[in-house]
Amino acid sequence: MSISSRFAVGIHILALIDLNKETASSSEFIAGSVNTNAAVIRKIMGMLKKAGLIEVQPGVAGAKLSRALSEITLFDIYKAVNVVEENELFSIHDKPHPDCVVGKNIQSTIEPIFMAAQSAMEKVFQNLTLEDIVKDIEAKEHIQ
Amino acid sequence: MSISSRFAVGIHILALIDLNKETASSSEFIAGSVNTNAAVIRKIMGMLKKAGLIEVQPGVAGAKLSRALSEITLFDIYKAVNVVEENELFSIHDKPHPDCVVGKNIQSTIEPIFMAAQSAMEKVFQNLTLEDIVKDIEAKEHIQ
DNA sequence: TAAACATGTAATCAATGCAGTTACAAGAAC
DNA sequence: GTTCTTGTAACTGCATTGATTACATGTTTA
Repeated sequence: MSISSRFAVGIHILALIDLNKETASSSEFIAGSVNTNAAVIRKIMGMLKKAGLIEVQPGVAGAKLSRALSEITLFDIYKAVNVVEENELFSIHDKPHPDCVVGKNIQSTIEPIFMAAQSAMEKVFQNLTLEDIVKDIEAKEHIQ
Repeated sequence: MSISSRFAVGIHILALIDLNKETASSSEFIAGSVNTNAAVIRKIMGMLKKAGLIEVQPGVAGAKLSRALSEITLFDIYKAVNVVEENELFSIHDKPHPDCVVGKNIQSTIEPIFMAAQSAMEKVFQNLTLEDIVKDIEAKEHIQ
């Protein structure tokens, strides 16, 4: 099991749009940087657009961020690309036997724990923004 | 995407073995409580055995916990049933274009963040033991 | 206005993982 | 030695992922 790379690609796309501000970032251009097919990029950009993170127009090349770098959290991107459903990171077997002490109670015992674990993971993304990503990339670039 | 229910079932199995101490918990019996096939239970129990959490003997019904309830963390179970590989909860697209500022640096920028998110999630399980689970189930039982 | 280029989206495909099921070898106990 | 158990392997249907092709629709520009 692994969470879809749509999340990583989404971050890549947004960082690239910002760092390539001077020219239009077409889906073809972005696909070259990500190393995948342009249709894959367009699909993910459609999700980012739907979430209000970027502005794109049919027929016109490129996209621009809807908000400042510091106003786009990694959690925003995570939700946009729909890689994990709300409180469904962990699956729980259903219909355990109701006449068994464990079967009767296991779901309500485990659910809040799984929710807490998922929340702890998501909080990491809430505390980071695209600005952190872009600055890190720029810092690495200046060293070389 | 969802993490395999093997984890939830693993917790169920271990709690049941403890709460059903007086009689032998055969794979058939456990399967009834979990509501699945006995072969599925045996497969998961094989993983728990391999991880040193339970003792089972081929041919003899039932299993017993290898350690005290308080000495078995949910993280131990999580690792035992192998639902998420080490530092691979999130997948990252590979071979981004090396001639691009973003492509060149995105992996090393994102990787530590994904690792931190996974660690935050796993820490929740490190801080909980089977004892917490069993006590919660018992508490619910006493209310009813 | 027509050709060239862009996005949006649907359909298809191979690969993978999950969970259920059946089957059976090997061990244990009565 | 019959019966019950665990341990495994093989196969199934199903869902998701990511790549790919194709094409309708919109925009630009020559």
